[in-house]
Amino acid sequence: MNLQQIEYIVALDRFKSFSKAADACFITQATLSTMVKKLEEELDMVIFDRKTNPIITTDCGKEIIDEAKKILLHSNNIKDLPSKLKDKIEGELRVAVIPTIASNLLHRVIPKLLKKYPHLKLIIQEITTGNIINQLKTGEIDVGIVSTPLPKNDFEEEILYYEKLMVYGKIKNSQMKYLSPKDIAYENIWLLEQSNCLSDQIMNVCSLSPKKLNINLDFKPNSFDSLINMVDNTDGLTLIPELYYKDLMKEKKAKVIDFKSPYPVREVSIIYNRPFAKLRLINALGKEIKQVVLPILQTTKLKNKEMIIAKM
Amino acid sequence: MNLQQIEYIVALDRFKSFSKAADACFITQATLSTMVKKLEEELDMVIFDRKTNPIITTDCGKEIIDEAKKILLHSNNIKDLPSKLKDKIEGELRVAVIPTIASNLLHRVIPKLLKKYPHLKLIIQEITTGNIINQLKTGEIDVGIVSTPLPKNDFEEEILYYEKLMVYGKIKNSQMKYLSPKDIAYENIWLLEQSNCLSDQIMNVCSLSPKKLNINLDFKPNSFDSLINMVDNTDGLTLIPELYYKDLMKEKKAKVIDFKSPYPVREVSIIYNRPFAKLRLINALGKEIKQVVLPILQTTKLKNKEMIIAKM
DNA sequence: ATTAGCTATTGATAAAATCAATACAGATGA
DNA sequence: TCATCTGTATTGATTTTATCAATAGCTAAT
Repeated sequence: MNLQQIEYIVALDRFKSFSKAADACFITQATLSTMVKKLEEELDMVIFDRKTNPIITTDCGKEIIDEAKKILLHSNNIKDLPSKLKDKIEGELRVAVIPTIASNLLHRVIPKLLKKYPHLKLIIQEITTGNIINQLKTGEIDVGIVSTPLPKNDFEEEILYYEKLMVYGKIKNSQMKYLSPKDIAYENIWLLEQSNCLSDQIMNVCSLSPKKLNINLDFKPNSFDSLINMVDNTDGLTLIPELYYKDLMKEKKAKVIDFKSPYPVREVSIIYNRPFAKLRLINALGKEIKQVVLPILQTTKLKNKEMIIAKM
Repeated sequence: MNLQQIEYIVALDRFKSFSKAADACFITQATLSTMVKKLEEELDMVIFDRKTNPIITTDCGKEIIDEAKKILLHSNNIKDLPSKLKDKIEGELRVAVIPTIASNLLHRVIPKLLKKYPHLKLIIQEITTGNIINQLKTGEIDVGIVSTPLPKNDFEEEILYYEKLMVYGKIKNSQMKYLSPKDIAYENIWLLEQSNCLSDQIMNVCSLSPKKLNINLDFKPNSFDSLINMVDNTDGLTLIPELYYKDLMKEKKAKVIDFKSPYPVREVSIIYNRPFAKLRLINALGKEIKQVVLPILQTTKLKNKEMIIAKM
């Protein structure tokens, strides 16, 4: 006995015709006939009297149909639960995201999220990790999306995904392959402004020290675009996260070189205070991000040993 | 979503362990893991939080489990219906069967029937078709099992099975093959007593006329055994029904010759008055006979065109 | 660092549902 | 009696699904 057979006999009881019931169930009459017969054999009981036209449900059959309908009712209840719970995702959620995550994550997630949960209102800002922590403490925001691990803190932390750091650009006249982040020299790399946590992570993962700073120009741009434009026109490179790579134009993607395993990655997490009334909303946000991003990230298929998590 | 998945999550909710729940469901832990995951994906909802040990059912999961339990309840109701109805098969059923059917049918059916329905009491007699009809009219018996078609009557009639008529014995020094019943001459055949309906049917199907009677001995025995003994020791033959053949000893089976298609058969039916309180019991009897006999009869696989139904 | 006790994944296999085509049965009308 | 029409049943091939054994992977405890 299975749920389909249950559906079939209820439809058959309703339509009093194998062909019509089969149409209603989107199967062929042959399948319906076979499945009904199978169920009848399993129960050792005739549910339908096919001698007549239209067919009639036997007395025992009627009792079975009654139970069958109840089964379908509860089975539909289960199927409907998810959308019912979606309606409970309502109200305001104040989100803060660090800029290097925001620029390539939000546009993938927010439209879908708002469509999925029509009663949800999002208030989003792009600020630094430090500001996020402060505003979480004061309660000005509900959740933050930052790169972890953070120095010790009291927030709930749920890892959303890991994204690779990849090499953009290369030193002119050099055959350097940058198999490992440690191959990169400080003289060659362009980074975002100092206060940006991604810069810190890159310095760290490449074992670079700002002390070595010894060049004519000290340029720390504020956005990837600015950074990329500079790299394109100079003899240098930078590291970009995987989601940024995904958003690059084709010709720019050609300028990207992947490291060899173990790959340097940054960890992206959602942080918030617990216990917290808006937990359901927060979970919906986190789940949606995972659902959108995990399928397109290469890191999803990597084992822990194949990744080096960038720290600050 | 299917019934098994429902069972699985209910078991998992109960045992709080994939391995233990899997054991309880008589499947491997791998299967349980896969199936639960599948259901969760289909519902787009996490039912179990596997991070903890023991695992815990999520809030949404609990609502699902509630519905799931109801589904299992009703599904069990359906499964139990047959045995509940069996208990309703109770009381006395007065059955009459014609001798040529009784001797090779009842011993196959009655023991099983009584075992299946412990509250059923059977009162059985072996009498002729005519007596059965009379006793049905007076209400002395509830059902009759006879060979049909009957001359016009007012009883409900349900065909139970067809059984072949086969040639037993052969004329000494003859290579006659009896491919068709019409090949049989009246001089060669031994029959049961005149009042027996099988004799009439055989006369009919072989196109024999009693007028031709023109031999020294007129012997009309009362039982097949008597008939067979006579055939064995004389230069003649008789026709026996398929179920009698089934009950023959091996060496006697060797004396049986099958006709070619279309085969002469006799139709065996259950007859009773309707509307009738004991209908449920009657149906149980008819169903049991079919269940026992149809699988062993060659006629079950024959098409209508391949059979010649013996008439009276 | 190692182990013990979990769940998840993988690749192969067995079982089941499904379909298209066709057979078969009963009713209806010439 | 013979076609024809309108149902359901059966058959053989195909696809889908559930299942398993083996093993990977994770977490917590020692």
